[in-house]
Amino acid sequence: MEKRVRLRFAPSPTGGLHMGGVRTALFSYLFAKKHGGDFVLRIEDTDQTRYVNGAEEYIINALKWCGIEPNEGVGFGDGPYAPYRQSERKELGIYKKYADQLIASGHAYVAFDTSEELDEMRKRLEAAKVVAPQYNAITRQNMRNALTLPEDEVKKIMDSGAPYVVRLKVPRNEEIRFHDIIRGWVTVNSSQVDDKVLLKSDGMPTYHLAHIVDDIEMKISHAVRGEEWLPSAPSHILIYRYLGLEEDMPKLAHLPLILKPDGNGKLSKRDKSGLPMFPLDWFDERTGEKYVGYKESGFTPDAFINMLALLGWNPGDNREIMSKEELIANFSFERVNKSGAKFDPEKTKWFNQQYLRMQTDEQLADSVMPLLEAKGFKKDKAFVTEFCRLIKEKAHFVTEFYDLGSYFFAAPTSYDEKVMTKKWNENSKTTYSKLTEKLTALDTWTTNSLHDLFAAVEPELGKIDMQVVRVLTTGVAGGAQLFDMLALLGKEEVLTRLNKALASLS
RNA sequence: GGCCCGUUCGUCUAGGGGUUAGGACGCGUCCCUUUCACGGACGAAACACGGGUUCGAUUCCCGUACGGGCUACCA
Repeated sequence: MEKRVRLRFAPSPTGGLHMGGVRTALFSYLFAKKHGGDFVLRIEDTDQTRYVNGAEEYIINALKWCGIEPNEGVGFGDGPYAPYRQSERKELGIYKKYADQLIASGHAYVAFDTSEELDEMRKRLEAAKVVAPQYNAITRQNMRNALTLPEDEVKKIMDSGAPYVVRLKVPRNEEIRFHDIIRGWVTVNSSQVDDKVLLKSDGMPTYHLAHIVDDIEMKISHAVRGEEWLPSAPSHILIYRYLGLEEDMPKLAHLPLILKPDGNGKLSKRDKSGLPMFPLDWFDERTGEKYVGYKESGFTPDAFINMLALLGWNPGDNREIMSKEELIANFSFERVNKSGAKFDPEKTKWFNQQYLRMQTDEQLADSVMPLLEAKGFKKDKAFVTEFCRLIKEKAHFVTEFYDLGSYFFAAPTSYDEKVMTKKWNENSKTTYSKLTEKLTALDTWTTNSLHDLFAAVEPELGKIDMQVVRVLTTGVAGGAQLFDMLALLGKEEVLTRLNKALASLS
């Protein structure tokens, strides 16, 4: 019988959740939902030295904003496999049980080497021109562990309460072959695999042991993670095997990395592209560093998710704008790429623009009004709605609306020099003064009436340059549809601005 | 250095033994427009290289180059 589909997202609370992590969560979520399965949030807080306050809460909030909600786990209601924090699970002795089992079956052993001794060993090996110094089948013979020390001495050290770690006993020369849903078969020789620490001297399990134990106990069907984990997968295969759980192990999927837009390398916490790397604003209280979020930059979660989904995956046809439901319906690991994808800031903006345009003017007004109020402009909903209608075609983000149309809220104090130099001449003042008179006499002030008036007035006044009218009333060379803009501004405001402009120009 | 993974327009990608190698972002030109945009049309732009296999390789295999990841009592 096929196992129930259960995927987990298992971040460690060492900082804000990076967009690469969000994508891993997203792919897991999409797959789980597509197959009617579960999506679990597990917190892997086994490294107490790197624990960051607020990180866990951030992760939960970020997932919520993105709409990638687990139905089980920390912050989302405990399911049948609680607790979901590894530090709490450790207290229950869950990991030690498995480590003991491995020791008992001869596949793991305790080691007493101090970090100084380990350093020495690496230095010694480097000096001897060993290319990859590691604790393995050969080097462990010269270290202080249960394999080299006499049994009674091992017992003595253990009884004395001295610190020890538990290491995986990796065979010296054995082919380890495993299957990855995305990459196919991968083969590594065990001589390349080191004797990984399973249980640290503080009693905490390492990631390698903890995630395996939890994936098994939580009945996880598919383990999805970034490509950076591929090199340690052989160790994991061995652990499953020695635990007698190879049949029950989740299917593996190693996602391609998200790369920097320019140059090379993994996308980092900060990028000079100008776009955020985090879903929400993140403040790292340790370093005092602030990172802006997609949310605060004016992105909609749907656009963010859509963009992320297309980074390394595609539905197999030309669709790009897809709702969460469509993503779920179409997702499969078979269509995930093998190669890393460079993050494209321009395309990311385009995605948000597409979602911006799908919103009604009223919806946009609801988002824009608070932003305007923050700038000190309070206008009624009808005004802001019309404002949004006029501005939205030029914007990528709601956060840009004010800057793109600030002239709707304040009269210009200067006039675009390029346009004026080119188009303003000795006759202009007369022409536009007369135009102002005609406008003053206009009773009905609407887009259409303004349009008609401009047309009607030209035989008498000569050519009216629309861009000059624009600059006179807004100060800038580009902007919203002219007659719509004048109509929204209102007769009184437009005349005031025109008279002010004419007074200051010769 | 070693090991592992990868390589189609600048970028994200489709495709797959015989195609005018398709789409999207960005870029350019034109059309629409009494302004600003949207929009529409068109265009420039790619199979890393070398060997095989084959009637035929961008596609399959092997090398090379290049890129990336890993190489902790971190995840």
